Amino acid sequence: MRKLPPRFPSHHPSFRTRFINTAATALHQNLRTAVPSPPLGISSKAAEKDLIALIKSCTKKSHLPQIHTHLIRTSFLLNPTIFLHFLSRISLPSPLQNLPYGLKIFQNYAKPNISLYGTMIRAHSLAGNSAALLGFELYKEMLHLDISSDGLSSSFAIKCCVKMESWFSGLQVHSRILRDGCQCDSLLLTTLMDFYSLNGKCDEACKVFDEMSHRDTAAWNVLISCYIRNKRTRDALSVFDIMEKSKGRRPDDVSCLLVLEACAKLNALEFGERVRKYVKECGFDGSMKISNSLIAMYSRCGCVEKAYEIFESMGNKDVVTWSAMIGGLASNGHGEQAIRAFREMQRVGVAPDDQTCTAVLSGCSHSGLVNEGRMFFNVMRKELGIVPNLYHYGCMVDMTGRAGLLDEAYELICSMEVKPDAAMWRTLLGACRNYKHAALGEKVVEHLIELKAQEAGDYVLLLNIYSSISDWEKVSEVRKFMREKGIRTTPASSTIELKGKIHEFVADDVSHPRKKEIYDMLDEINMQLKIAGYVAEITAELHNTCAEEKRTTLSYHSEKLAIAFGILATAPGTKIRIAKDLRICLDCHNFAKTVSAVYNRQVVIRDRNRFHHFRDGRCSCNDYW
DNA sequence: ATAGGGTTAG
Repeated sequence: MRKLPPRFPSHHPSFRTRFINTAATALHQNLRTAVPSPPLGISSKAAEKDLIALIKSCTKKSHLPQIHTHLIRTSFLLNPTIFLHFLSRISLPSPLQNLPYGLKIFQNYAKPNISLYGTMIRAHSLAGNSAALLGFELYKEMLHLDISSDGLSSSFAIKCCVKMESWFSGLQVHSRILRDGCQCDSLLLTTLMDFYSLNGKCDEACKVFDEMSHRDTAAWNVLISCYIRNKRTRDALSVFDIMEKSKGRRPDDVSCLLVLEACAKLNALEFGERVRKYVKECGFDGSMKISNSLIAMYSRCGCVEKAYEIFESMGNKDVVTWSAMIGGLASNGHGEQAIRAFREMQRVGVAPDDQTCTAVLSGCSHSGLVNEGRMFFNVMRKELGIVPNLYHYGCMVDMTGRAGLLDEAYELICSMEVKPDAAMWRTLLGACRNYKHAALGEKVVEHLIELKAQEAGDYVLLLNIYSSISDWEKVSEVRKFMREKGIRTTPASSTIELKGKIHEFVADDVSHPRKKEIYDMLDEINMQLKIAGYVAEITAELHNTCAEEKRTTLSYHSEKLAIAFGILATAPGTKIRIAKDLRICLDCHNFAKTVSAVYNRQVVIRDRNRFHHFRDGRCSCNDYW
């Protein structure tokens, strides 16, 4: 008996495939013919599936109206699932996105449900600031229609509030969440934590975290990122500690990324190495993001060699990898090597971006390569087509300012097409101090006042200028002004890591448990340094007081306390690594130089983002700043 | 099996 060819029932997959193929071909050929109807006899569930596949396979904007017509003709547009898919396709970010179109058909839809609202709110939260405003309106409209919010729609609404930068709207959403009873949704609460964190409300974010009944890894990660963002970096490390020790929630790759950033900020090399070990144990070490942040961590802890090891071991290197490496070389004082690395990057065909350029320019400024920097600045604009931003200009101002070309720096700021910010003026003010240029310094402070951005530190720099040229009248004038306005200086702080623990000092600090020993050690060091011929650099201090008094005030700068503690706790021949949030002063620079010789320690001080490597009485950079 | 989803490198 002859075998009959098999007959496919109409719901058989091959029918569906054929339908989708015909439809897709019709679309691809951009024919005026309408999309064919699904074959008769296909169950509606199967037809639904086909249509979803069709919508998903569509890649051309011009095909959307055809699908739309088809959906109307076959009445499938009334099917909520189909409608949602179609709406998502045209509203959410993709090459097909057409948000106004999406909004229009959404508004024409008879009975939008919570999912449809959620999708629209999400689409608006992703589309930009003015769209976010509309998204929040949709959320309110939804509540007005007595559709009570669910976890997802509320979290999208919070995203809108973040984009809108509307703190008050976010609070409204939070109170609504409490009313509608979504307090158990950990995703929603994580979004809420991030909202508080982004608004600088660390305590509120922690409160949400504490009250969560179920905390998953993402929630813990947001807590870490919250601590980092809100200057509680050391607490971020503690969170990692807790996570690592707990049996349930182990840190994932994102936790590691965040904590490595914290280590970089804190100069916490030992902790960073611990994270590296953990990363390896978990098998995250193949991740490009992880390797990139390890490069940054090592660089920011002053260990370019180790950063380079990681860099070398990587099979694939992207822009971020190269920029991190170039930036690391730059901040550690290897300007020429940074430029060489940049050329190598171009040679192997990785396209540089704006942050790569920032790294190269900062290398030029840190290593005093003024001509190279100027040349590169032009190349960047003309050949790479990168429009200079505030950071690029900042490097140029810093570079010319360090070289003493103060007027050129001032001219540059005035000629920028972007509005200078306070940091830019502050860079120039620092240069004015270094070159004792009082007239320009005054001008710069006026610009800062105009921006309403003047800080205590700015007046201190101005004071430094006046005292360096012995204009004591002006010094007391500024001091009086500061006293009357109640402008108080925030003390600088220095951190030092010992056995994986971070110790923090501020000037005249008495809070450390070993303060007696530290101050004794400082006295001893001062004695030793006197014998070695060290004389305190007194012009750096501002008071017009007798020389003896000046010397005592200078003695307890935070970095000196940290150095004293470092010598106390380490053996000769070791490396002491200190990070400081403000610029190191000339006196402390000399102090570190002499200490490195007398006490046989390598001292590495990072002030803001630049390194000073002290060894055998010398510093890697010729001038102190 | 049930749409839309939180944290993330220079």
